[in-house]
Amino acid sequence: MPVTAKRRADTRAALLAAAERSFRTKGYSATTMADIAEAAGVSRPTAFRYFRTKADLVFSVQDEWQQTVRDVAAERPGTGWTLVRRCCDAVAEQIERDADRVLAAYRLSAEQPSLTAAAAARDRGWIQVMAELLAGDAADEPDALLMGAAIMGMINMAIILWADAPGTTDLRRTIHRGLDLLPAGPGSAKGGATAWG
Amino acid sequence: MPVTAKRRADTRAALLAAAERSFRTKGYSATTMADIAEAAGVSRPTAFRYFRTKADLVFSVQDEWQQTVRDVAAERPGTGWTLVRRCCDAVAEQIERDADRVLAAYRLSAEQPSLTAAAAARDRGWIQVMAELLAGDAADEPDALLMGAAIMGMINMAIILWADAPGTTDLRRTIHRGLDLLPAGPGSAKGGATAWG
DNA sequence: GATACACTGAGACTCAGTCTCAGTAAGAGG
DNA sequence: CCTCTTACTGAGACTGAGTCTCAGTGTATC
Repeated sequence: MPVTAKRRADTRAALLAAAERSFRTKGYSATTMADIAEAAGVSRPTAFRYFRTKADLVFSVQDEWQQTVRDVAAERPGTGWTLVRRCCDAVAEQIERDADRVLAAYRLSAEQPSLTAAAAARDRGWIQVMAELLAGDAADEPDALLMGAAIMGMINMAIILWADAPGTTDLRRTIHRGLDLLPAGPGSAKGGATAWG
Repeated sequence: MPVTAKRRADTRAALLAAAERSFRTKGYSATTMADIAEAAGVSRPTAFRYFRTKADLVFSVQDEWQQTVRDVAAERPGTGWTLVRRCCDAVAEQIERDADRVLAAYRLSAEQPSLTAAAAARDRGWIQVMAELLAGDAADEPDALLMGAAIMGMINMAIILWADAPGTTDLRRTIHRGLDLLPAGPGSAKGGATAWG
């Protein structure tokens, strides 16, 4: 690993650590980017070079989820509900393993409207991912997008429910329940058959 | 109508009109609240008293939708998918009637990430509304919230698709199609029967 | 060892959003 | 018709997010 790349990685990690610490102790809105930058030993503009917005410091966890989905999807190519389920499982597992960070992020976003907004802004990308898992090359068809959006809405709510009742709610089971409420299999779509079985 | 109330309504309308005009001609980010306030003949702080954020000026259309849903829901009490469909119809009709304003709002939010976020921040409220339409008093049950969130995700996507292809896409039909993809009726839920039929 | 390049700090700037304070006009009551 | 309360407003200052420019410094390349 080249020196520059390593230093970049270190700086990024330092910013994340400083942010997490300060958000936890002082709260999100009371923490300024200047605070975080100083604690991480960089200048304020540099902090913005690493994280475009303050909210990105909270939701950087999600970056790893996208990678997980890509890995699972690449592992055994194919499309449809089965693939969606497998990816949901993988991400849910990852979330529960990393529960502390994720919980902190979602607690923050519950009390901070601007963070709710920022979290949702990432969904457009996730919807596309879901539509591709479902329909493959046909991901841009209205049906796939409609269903992808529905799935993402459901998953977000599952995470919220899980974050609201930590310890008592099983995230993976909640997501499965949600997928069951949706027509997560062949033969249950009434308005017209789809090829996602 | 008392004088005060009328003046408030006038000021609100003036702010909306000024904002719409300026967003259209100068663009969203190039328009400052000071511009809007000046054009509407009020001070900047007063503009913020009427609209808590700049984004609220864009999405104020949705306020009327909530009222429509409340009206339809009150008209004939009851719950379940039928009610959801009726409310969706009413709102879709209202949206298509008011197409210009809605299209402008969604075009803006497509090109402005911060607006995407703001739009999504309103969804939390809409999910609650949907869950109540579906399940009535049981709206806080996980099942209702999961499905409410799925419906809202789907509807948002339907609006996006409609806004992307104006004239060629029928919003009401797209939403119906989305509801059909979801188990919009009794007997199609696989993971367990619900009382929303 | 010289050169091109990427990253950085410093500092100024714009604008959203909040707050305080004082002025003013509407509405209630005599 | 006059007073008093109440609600709305303008003025102006303030904080902090996010952007930009510029110059300096350290790495990678030849």
